[in-house]
This record gives sequence, C-alpha cells and structure tokens, in this order.
Amino acid sequence: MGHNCCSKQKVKRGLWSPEEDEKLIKYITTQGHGSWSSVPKLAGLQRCGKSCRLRWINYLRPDLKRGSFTEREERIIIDIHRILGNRWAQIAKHLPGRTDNEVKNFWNSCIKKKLIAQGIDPNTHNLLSSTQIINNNNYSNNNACNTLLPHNYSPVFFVDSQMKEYSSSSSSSSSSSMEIMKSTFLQLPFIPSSHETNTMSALPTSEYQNPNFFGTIQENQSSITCLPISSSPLNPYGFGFIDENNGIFNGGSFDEVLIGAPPGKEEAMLQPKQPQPVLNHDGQNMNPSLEKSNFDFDFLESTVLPCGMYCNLSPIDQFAWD
DNA sequence: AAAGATTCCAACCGCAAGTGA
DNA sequence: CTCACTTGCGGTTGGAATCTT
Repeated sequence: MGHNCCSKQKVKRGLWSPEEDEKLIKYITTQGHGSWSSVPKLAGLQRCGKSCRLRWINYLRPDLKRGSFTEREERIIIDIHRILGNRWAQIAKHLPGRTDNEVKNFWNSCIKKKLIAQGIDPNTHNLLSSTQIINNNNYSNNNACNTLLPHNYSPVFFVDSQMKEYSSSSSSSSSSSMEIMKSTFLQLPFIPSSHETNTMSALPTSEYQNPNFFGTIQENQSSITCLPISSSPLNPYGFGFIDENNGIFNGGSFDEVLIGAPPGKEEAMLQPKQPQPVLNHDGQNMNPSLEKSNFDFDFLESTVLPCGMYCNLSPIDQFAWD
C-alpha cells in the first residue's frame, strides 16, 4: 500500500542516493521547502513529500551535529526522559543539532541497555526488582514498580528564596547560607521557561548510578532524604513538580519549568557564571579546584536556565513560600 | 574464510493535530 | 460544522554493517 501523499506518482523508496540528496539540498537551499508535498515535483525527485521532509530534517539540514553523543548529551537525555518519557521531539529540542530520530535510536540502541545493566527500569527510571532484573520483559508494568517506593514518599528539593542570599554572596557566612551549602548539589536537567507556574523538585544527577537513590544521601555531615515524586503518567515516580497552590502532584506531562517562587511572588532566576562543575558518577566534583561554595550565581529576573546547568538546591519540608 | 547472529539506524508507517476553505 | 490536506510525532522495521562462532 502506498502513501496517501504520493499514491498517484511512482515513488522511489528506501535509502537516498547522493544524487537525490544533491537535488534536495539544491532545491531547499535556493527555494526553501514551502509545502513539502510539492517539493519532490519541483526538485525533480521521484519521492513523496514526506520522504523529502524526513530526509532533510534528519540528515541533510546544515545545522545537524553528526557523530557520537557525548556523555553530557547522554545525561541530558536520561534526565529529560525521566520527566517526559518517550517524547523524543521534546528531548531533542534540548540537544542542539540532534534530531528526535537520532535521540530515539540512541535511546533504544544504547541508553536503554545501559540502564538495564545498572538495574534501572528505562521506562520508569526506578530500580528494577531482582525478579525484574532476571526477567526484564515484565518490567514495563508500572504496578510492578510500586513495591519499590516508600510508603510515605514526599517532595524533596526546591529552589527557594534563600537561594538569593546564597548566590549574592558566595563568601557569606550567615547561618542560612551555611544551611544551604550543606545541601546536595544537583543538576537541573532541562531548560525552563516562563509560562509554567509550578515549582520544581530535583534529584541528583547521579541518581541512575546510585543504588541508594531512593534512600538517604550523606553529604557534609548532613543527610537528605531523596525520594522521587510524580511527573507524568509515563514516569510516575520520576523527577517532577508539585503544584504550588494545592500541593498535589502534577500527574500530567510538561515540557518546561520555572525555577523560583510562584507567580506574583519574588522570582529568582539564576544563571551560573563559568565554570560549571563536572560531577562524576558518585556526584563528586571531578575538578577539586571548583569547590561548591565558590560557585557564583547571578540572579536575574525571568532568565532561562541553560540545559543541564548545576545549581545548589535547598531541601525544604513544605512549599510555603512566604 | 564463511555462515549465522546481532546490532544499529535511516526510513517507513499510521495516527493525531493543525489549518483553511 | 465537515472535509481535505499538511505537518509532526512516535513506534516499527529492513537491511547494511559488524560481530561471533
């Protein structure tokens, strides 16, 4: 059965030849694609418009980044996947020069296996039970993961107004600043923007390396209970949000997040000054010269956090912003 | 060296949402 | 509102490339 878009013409299928690529590149770079359905005819190609579009977007576009994914890209994919599930197009938007197809292929051929090898369910990002590890064909059932969760799990980390004190004076020795410095260093996994109204919680970057990630993290003599909260039906126990008005879990999916206080209240957005730390699998800073306390943040109103940036988040017991 | 098994990814398919007549 | 058409997305797959026996 042929495609709806090209059932009349005789169209070529399968791999593209260099000559076809050349024709498509020449046409789009000079004329733009306009309506994709008219591209093959105008470009002199025996293809359907859909095929032309796909070839251009996934392979011929000049702004594509080729080559292997970096570790940083891999980490970003995992972090965002934890939130969004298989929303490849959304994930790819956070990786300049990468396509949804490329991300999806990388996930299916590489990341998935890595996570399973680490005993992590690639669908839920929870730990697999021993039964699931032995027979991981069964792990896609979310109910099967319930047993992995603590009974009384609750939200964990939020950026709160104290961040301002911490950031505006890295040498501050005030008690609130010290308090925050004890908290775990976390990575923000995605690019937030302005329209979401939820606050954010976060889990350590090293979560998928850390078998105790549902437990307690020890750091600087302080311990922080680190528990997952709901983000989406696809990812019920992953990284996620709390609704700041009524405190319920946001069970829906989302693409973006606002860091800071709820709308109408003081809004502290932050951007890091260089350099950023590089954390190893255990969450330790790979560059010992970059102590956490030396990190300096500029707080700017309504700025966008760069993808994958690090910031120090303060654990708070409840989301009372006043 | 050769055959069989496995991996990987470019491209396909069907569906849903958007758009405009 | 319906209908036709386009665009974009995620799941799936064919077969080339690579690995294993």
